[in-house]
Amino acid sequence: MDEYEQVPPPPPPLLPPLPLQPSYNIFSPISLPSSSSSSASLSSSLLQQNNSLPPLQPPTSLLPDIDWVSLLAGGTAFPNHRIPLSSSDSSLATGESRGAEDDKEKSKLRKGGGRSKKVTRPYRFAFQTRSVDDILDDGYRWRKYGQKAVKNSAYPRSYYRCTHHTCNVKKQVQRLSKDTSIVVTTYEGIHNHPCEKLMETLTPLLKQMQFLSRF
DNA sequence: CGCGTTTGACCCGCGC
DNA sequence: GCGCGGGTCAAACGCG
Repeated sequence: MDEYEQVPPPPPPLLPPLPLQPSYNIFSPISLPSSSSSSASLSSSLLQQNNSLPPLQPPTSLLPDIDWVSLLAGGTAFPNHRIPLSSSDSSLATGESRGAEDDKEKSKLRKGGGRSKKVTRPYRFAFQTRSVDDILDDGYRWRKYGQKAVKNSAYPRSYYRCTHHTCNVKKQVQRLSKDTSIVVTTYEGIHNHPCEKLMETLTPLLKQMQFLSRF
């Protein structure tokens, strides 16, 4: 198989950071260009979009249009912000389009990174936050696997992967050089497991609600 | 000791 | 074909 087939739509985009910590503010999700041919163009387009943003307002809104029911059910939190990626996106494969077998195959074939085949990324989802911290607590556990200097930026881009064994979700975190208070986070792939931290947070509340609802 | 981070090397796609 | 930039690997290291 030389290429992955076009991923049929539905799997929802990634869950955005949940408001577990009030130390950051979330802006509107960024629509990623579906026709971008490389992640480099993605990055530059992100920056361009940031450049065209209106002056940052004192952030008042948090998560836009969150479907919490779907979110808790493992679905999307942003039903209106699905961003399918085209098959012309030639860089790494993530999410459901790449499995453990492919990882093994790739590790056999080569040492180090890079992409071996044309693949389709099911979804990529980016948004900006204003935060002093680069790492947002979105309820999932991430392991950093790389960091690269970004051209025309004083700040490096960090690469993270979900630590869940069967989950191939990745995210990139980069601080804007033009406005160092803004962090751009790009998620790739779809979590195939529940958000442990979210469940930890909500379980006591749900139990309490159930208890109170009996009266 | 397990888990996460750091960091240099490697690989790939793309533009020229 | 070559160089560049981006993405990934994996050994070494740090920390609790």
